[in-house]
Amino acid sequence: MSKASSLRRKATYHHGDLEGALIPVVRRLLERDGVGGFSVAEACKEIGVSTAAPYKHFSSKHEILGAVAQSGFDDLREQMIVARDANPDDPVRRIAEMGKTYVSFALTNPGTFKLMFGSNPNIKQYKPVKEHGENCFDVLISEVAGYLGSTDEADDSRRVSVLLWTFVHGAASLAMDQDYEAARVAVDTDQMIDAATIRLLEAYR
Amino acid sequence: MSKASSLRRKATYHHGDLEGALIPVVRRLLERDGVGGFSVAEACKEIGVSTAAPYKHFSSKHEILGAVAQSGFDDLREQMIVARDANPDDPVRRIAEMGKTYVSFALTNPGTFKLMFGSNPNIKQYKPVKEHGENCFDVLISEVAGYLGSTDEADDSRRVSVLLWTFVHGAASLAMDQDYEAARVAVDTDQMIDAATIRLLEAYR
DNA sequence: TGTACATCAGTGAACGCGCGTTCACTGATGTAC
DNA sequence: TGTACATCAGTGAACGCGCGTTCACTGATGTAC
Repeated sequence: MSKASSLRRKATYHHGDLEGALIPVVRRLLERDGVGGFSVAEACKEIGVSTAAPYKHFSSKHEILGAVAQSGFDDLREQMIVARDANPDDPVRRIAEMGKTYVSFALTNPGTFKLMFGSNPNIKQYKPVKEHGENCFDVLISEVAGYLGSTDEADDSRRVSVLLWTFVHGAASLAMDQDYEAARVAVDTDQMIDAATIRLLEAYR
Repeated sequence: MSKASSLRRKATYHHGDLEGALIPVVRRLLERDGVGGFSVAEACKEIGVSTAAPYKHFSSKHEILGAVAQSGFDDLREQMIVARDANPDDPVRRIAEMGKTYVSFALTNPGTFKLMFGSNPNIKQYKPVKEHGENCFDVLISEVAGYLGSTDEADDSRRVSVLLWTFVHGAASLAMDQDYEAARVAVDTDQMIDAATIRLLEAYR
């Protein structure tokens, strides 16, 4: 039986692909209730499965969230690559667009984003999660190294990448949590990222 | 009876200053367990008071956390002012030192910091909390306005302040949650803040 | 100075609730023969 | 092709737990007279 039809089929004893179904449902609940408000029981109710069922696939709630964070990093990386490739000519622009995409991902998936980058629960203790996070960062490094004319492994590439990441991560966090209200000005993060990218790229030149 | 002696006195029916004692205890628990892991009951046990006692002073857990966030903003503001005043001569340095203090506050009080700037629970719905947050930002604006030779209310001052805030907030968040590990370079946030401050201050000149 | 009383800040027991996880179980599936 | 059986992915009831909040209450305090 195909995966699609097994998902469509209801009223069967076996779910068919609970592991695969769980991740998007958890993502949705994370967006609705936040990491703190998420419960395994709620996810099970949504899927229509007993609360014990997930433990056939994951050893703990913690591990479920690890898998979800991993899927988040995959999505983020994919979106960054799409943004990068949409701007073939201007290298600064390519980097800036990746930053805007990062912020846009955070605003669209704040619950998942906080899980991915927060430390409660500490999901990075799982090696695969850590690796998927590093893969995201590597997309940025490559681009910066290309711009600087150095290699991915050069410390300069890494340091400039860290500067840029720091800025866009700050923008994502502050925008996500409505903290910019304290500034009492209109904040245009896209425009800020353009301005900051140009200036920070010079830092270790 | 003086406040100090009433705090020292044990085995009394009335605590004496539960409201005042609660905030630092909650701060400490927030650092130990994070916002999500904090419970009113735990704070009461620490203080040696029944779990119902705080409800004589606050209407809900939410409101307790509001008061705690407020005290966090007060501390942060004070520390920023100290950092600023320690560097009377160089205006760029003054601004950079405030940024370093911001990061240092976050690393020393990550639980409180996340409460202050996070949106779960949404503490900014309380006007006084919001105001104390704005007061923090105003310390930065004043300094930036001075540097730019404009007024506190000028949009340029606010926009440049927002750029700087964005950077240091990103540094605070990523350092706090060990996210910089993904970069696989040594990250020196103080040095980064020096570099970024110089360059971002130029942005709207 | 002494007493009556209102007010206040506590108590401790209880409430209803939802949680993560375990358990013995069972129905469905795929495979060996 | 049909049957026996091992394996797997579910069930549903239960566990112990800690939570925020309410309640009727009571001891301590300060004040009016």
